[in-house]
Amino acid sequence: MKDESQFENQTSELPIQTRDGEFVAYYSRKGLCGLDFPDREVQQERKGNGAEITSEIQRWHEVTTRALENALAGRLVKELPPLDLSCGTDFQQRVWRVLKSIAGGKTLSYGEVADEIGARKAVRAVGRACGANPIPVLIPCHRVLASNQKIGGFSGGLDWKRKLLAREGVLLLE
DNA sequence: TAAGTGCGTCGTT
DNA sequence: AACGACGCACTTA
Repeated sequence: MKDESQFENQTSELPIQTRDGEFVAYYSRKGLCGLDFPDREVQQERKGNGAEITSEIQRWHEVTTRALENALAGRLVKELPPLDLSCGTDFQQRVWRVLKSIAGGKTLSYGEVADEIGARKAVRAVGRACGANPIPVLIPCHRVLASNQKIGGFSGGLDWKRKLLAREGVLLLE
């Protein structure tokens, strides 16, 4: 599944104040590797372990902060920091790559995502992979709906999913 | 139509 | 071996 060296496993965490509360970003040596919603229990394994906050990470964090502000406002995200998705399996990373390609205001169904990665029938597995997305909002798993524009699920809570989609102008059925 | 049931399918635990 | 952030076919009312 994963095979990270101790070195790569080091992560630092930095807060991001937004109008929706304080998010927390996690960085590995390779890039942004996690993002938590406000008021969320910090997962043990992803929690920053006191790694040094390098100037490189500070630069990434500025990019992340801008990206998050834009995303939360439903605006176009122009730039993302490097992402470290090495915590995911091959399958999950393929799914997340598709999610990144969904433009703001657009949506795909779980089935369409499965199609994109050439695993048409792995629909439910795609749902699981979405739920395992370590960087919600910036990797827009909220833009994946069930068929017929129904909302589907969201690990961060359906309220967030509805809010994010509404700000992008996506109409839901329900 | 709308709402409910059953089941295939497959990555993950 | 069991469980989903699904999707479809197929009842019912």
